[in-house]
Amino acid sequence: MNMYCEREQAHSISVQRAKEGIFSMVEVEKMCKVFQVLSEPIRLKIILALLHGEMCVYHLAEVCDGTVSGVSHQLRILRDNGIVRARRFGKNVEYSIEDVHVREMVALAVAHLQCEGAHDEKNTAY
Amino acid sequence: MNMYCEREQAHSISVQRAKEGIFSMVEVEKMCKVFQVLSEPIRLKIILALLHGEMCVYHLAEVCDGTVSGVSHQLRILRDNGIVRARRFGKNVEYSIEDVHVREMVALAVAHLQCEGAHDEKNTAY
DNA sequence: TGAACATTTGAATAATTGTTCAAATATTCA
DNA sequence: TGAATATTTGAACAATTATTCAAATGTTCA
Repeated sequence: MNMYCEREQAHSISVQRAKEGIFSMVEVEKMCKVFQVLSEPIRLKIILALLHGEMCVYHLAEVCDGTVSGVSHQLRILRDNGIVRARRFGKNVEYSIEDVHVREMVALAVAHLQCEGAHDEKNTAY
Repeated sequence: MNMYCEREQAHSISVQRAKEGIFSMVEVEKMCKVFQVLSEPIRLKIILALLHGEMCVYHLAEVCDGTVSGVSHQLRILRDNGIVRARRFGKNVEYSIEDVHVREMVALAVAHLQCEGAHDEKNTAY
């Protein structure tokens, strides 16, 4: 019968659907990359700041409470991943949000922050 | 005048709003944590699989093409962050998605995957 | 209770990555 | 052109983290 767990039959439906809807490794990595970019405090701060309008590097460093160099390094990563756009304006470089989905993702994270209550106690209740 | 860049005045609006709407470090880190959890291929695969229904560890390892031990390690992280729920069922432990926002976030990532075109060329056009 | 199955855990290793500092590049203006 | 300003870059260091294997725990059933 090739059974593994007791609920093999119930699971087999989920398993089969999951196998059918499987993404390629390349696709999974692309999705992960977006999350990875948003998973660093400084980078998220940069995006949260840019939600209010475009800014140059110095101001981003000021608002995000970081060094100019550090912020610039992270801006490169954001640029390379198509999250922000860079635009020369005289001596300055103006940054703004390029990706539409990122706005929504960050909005979800903010919502998540608000309605999140007490999942601090370890969820070992099984 | 304390001017930094040429567009100081234009920026000052964004800067001020950004400063007003600033999140505490704790809040930023909480948001980042959610993204960080989703930023690892195996963990994202686990969630993508669980979107189709609950499953036990062995099946998750099978679907996600990983080792049972490795998947279990990642499931702990997902559990500790309130993303998935664990439930004993005989010898097995059934996992399912606990967090509502995660579903939407992953859905956004999938959407992002589809409509994403050619931002592969380095965005150094400034 | 003991054997078999299912899952978790800990420790060790290896790889990835953020931060810092100094130097390089780009732009404007006198 | 040269000085001043703004940003980027590279290299080195430190810290975080996924993976692996072996051992431990929890559960059922004979």
